[in-house]
Amino acid sequence: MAANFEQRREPGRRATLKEVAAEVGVSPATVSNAYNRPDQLSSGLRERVLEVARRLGYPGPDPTARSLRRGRSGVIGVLYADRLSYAFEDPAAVLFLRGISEAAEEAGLQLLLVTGSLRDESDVEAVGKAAVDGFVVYSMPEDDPSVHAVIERRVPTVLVDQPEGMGTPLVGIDDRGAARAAAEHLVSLGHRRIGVVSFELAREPVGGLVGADRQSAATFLASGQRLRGYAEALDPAGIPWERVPVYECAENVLEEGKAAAGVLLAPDDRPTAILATSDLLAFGVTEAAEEMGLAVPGDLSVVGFDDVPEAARANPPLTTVHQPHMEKGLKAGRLLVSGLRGEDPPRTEILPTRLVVRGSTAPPKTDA
Amino acid sequence: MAANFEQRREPGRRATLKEVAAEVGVSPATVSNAYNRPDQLSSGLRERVLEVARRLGYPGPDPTARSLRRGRSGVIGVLYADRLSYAFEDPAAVLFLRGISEAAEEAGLQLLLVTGSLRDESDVEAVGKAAVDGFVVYSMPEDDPSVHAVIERRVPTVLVDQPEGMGTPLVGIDDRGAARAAAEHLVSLGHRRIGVVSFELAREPVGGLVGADRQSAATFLASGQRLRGYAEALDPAGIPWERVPVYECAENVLEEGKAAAGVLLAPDDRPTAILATSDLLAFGVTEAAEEMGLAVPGDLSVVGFDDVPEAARANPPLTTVHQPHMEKGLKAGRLLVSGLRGEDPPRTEILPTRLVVRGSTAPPKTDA
DNA sequence: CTGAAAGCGCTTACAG
DNA sequence: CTGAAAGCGCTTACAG
Repeated sequence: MAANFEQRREPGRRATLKEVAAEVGVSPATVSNAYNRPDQLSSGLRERVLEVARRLGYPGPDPTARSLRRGRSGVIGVLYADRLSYAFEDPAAVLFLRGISEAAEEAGLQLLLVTGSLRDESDVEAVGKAAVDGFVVYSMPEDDPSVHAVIERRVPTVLVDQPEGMGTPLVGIDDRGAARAAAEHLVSLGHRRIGVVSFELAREPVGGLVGADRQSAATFLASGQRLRGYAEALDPAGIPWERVPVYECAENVLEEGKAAAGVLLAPDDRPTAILATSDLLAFGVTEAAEEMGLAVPGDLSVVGFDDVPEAARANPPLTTVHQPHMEKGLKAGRLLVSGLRGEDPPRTEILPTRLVVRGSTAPPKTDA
Repeated sequence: MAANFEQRREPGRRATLKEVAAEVGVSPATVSNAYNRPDQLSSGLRERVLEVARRLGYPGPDPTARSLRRGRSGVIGVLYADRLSYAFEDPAAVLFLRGISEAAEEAGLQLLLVTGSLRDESDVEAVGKAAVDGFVVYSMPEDDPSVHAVIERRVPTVLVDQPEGMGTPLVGIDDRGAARAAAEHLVSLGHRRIGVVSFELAREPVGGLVGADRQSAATFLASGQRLRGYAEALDPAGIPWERVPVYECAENVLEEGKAAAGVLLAPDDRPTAILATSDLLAFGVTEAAEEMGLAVPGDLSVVGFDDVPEAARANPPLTTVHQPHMEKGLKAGRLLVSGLRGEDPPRTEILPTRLVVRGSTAPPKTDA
């Protein structure tokens, strides 16, 4: 390919604004004006400049140089943990990014995807390398060095699903309350033996059953808070949280949910219900259950979290906590835009959630 | 927000590399080396530099300045028509971008989303403003000024689902052949009255029934080729293409498919089958049919194109043309990366498709 | 309506 | 192991 691109270039390299200016016989300022301030020069001269630019193969002012000079890039960065492709894998993330991209478009900004350092220390660099005017930080562990790096950059930033306290606008939901409602639903159906499947609790996730220590050390706000919410519903119902098995998945993907179910559903006194901190994990649990010959909800009730579009279409339709992913993205994006404009947006926006009861939950078969 | 960010800044602005250098008492080159070439200075000095940087709130070398100086940004741009959020709306696009993002990650590059000028002339600027090292151009109309702008930039570029001939690597499928297979399937089932629902044929889509002129003027490669493929199957079967109603949707969304079905299914001699150029449109057709009291496939057979994940889960499961969206993205991304490295990647990669027959097609009820 | 000058913040040979 | 110098490509007051 190099060969081809070289071929199409003027010997060696592209024309610059200065060269166009020289060819036309005007100053660089005038060429710059031809592109950026058409009213600053006669339309005849402007035509001449543009014509020469065309002839020389000058594609217009270099965006990087322009950004450096102007002090802004017209790009907003979205930082999230995990692989870059996660933005296109988790349906909840897809919706969230759809919202952000709408806000970006409204403001005429471009969108840069940046990944954090969940798995690889070296990824911290990504934040430093991102030429953006501001960041939306999406559901990162609070101790992630990338988050710190963003704050260090001192650019407008909006945190999403993160703890408060960095003096930065925040968009989120009441994870704890929503989780409590999910657990209360199971309790009210009569379930007493309940298992929990969670996505990552912190960087370097464990992948297996985890005890109280690990749980209370959770740095992923969403998982930590959701576990607390579950506990707040189960403890008062006489289901001691210490005896509730909690499986931490290494990643928020269906396969991990299956693996978790494999462990949780193995013992003789298997749970009659499982609380999953995401729909993706819940789908995995359901799949595993069916492969084990357990009917959902007949033998096992499953509750998810997120209400991704697939939840309603699943078989059985998934009982889950609805949260407005797209609106979250839209709000976060607009807050960032407003920050970029130098306005002072609201500190914190907590969006509403609601439990959506569908076909994946029912009273337990035997009240053993 | 401004207020807050200002507060956290050193009075007025961030520290620069030069200021760190001055404070430490070394040259800017040494500070630069502390970040970029740790082996070029004693670890003691490096520590000192980093410590001062921390104290001064210097977040490391400015990415824009670094890009300008180095001549590369570490970012690849993905250009597509439509709104920015389209990347997170069409499941086929989501899969495609997942593939690209994997390739980007492999190479340690970041991903910038850039939209073309399908609906708004002013969007051409987006390409000029994008500080990227190369572009993947995804399914744009061949006459789109943005595509031209990309070529003008003279940076490594990979075209996807576009016509050949710009001297640039290309990734695509055999749209015509795949569409032919879809139409042949309906013919072999015995259908004689067939309608077609297509997404945009060109910029400024029509939104309504379109004749031969508009069809042959299609600048969206995929739609033009797919219509040709349909024609190639129907004509020889004694179903004259001129009499096949073709509805052009204004956008590739479910709602437009419904609107199209509303028109196509209205007449007395309504079609017994509909060919849609995307699954999204096919879903709309199915939905409209059901609302009209027509059973799929009993009263109406529907064939899609894309085989998005939802196609298999739909009710009834959708007969459609499978194409490897994610692989397309991965291939395109890797070709671009290889171009960025100065290698000479293969010119053209045509990926395989196959017709997947599911429950949305059946023989027509009456062979009227 | 046009130009000369300064400078955005950095990196890279090169010389020592 | 460290520094002086040049320059990446542009835009913006400012002066005329």
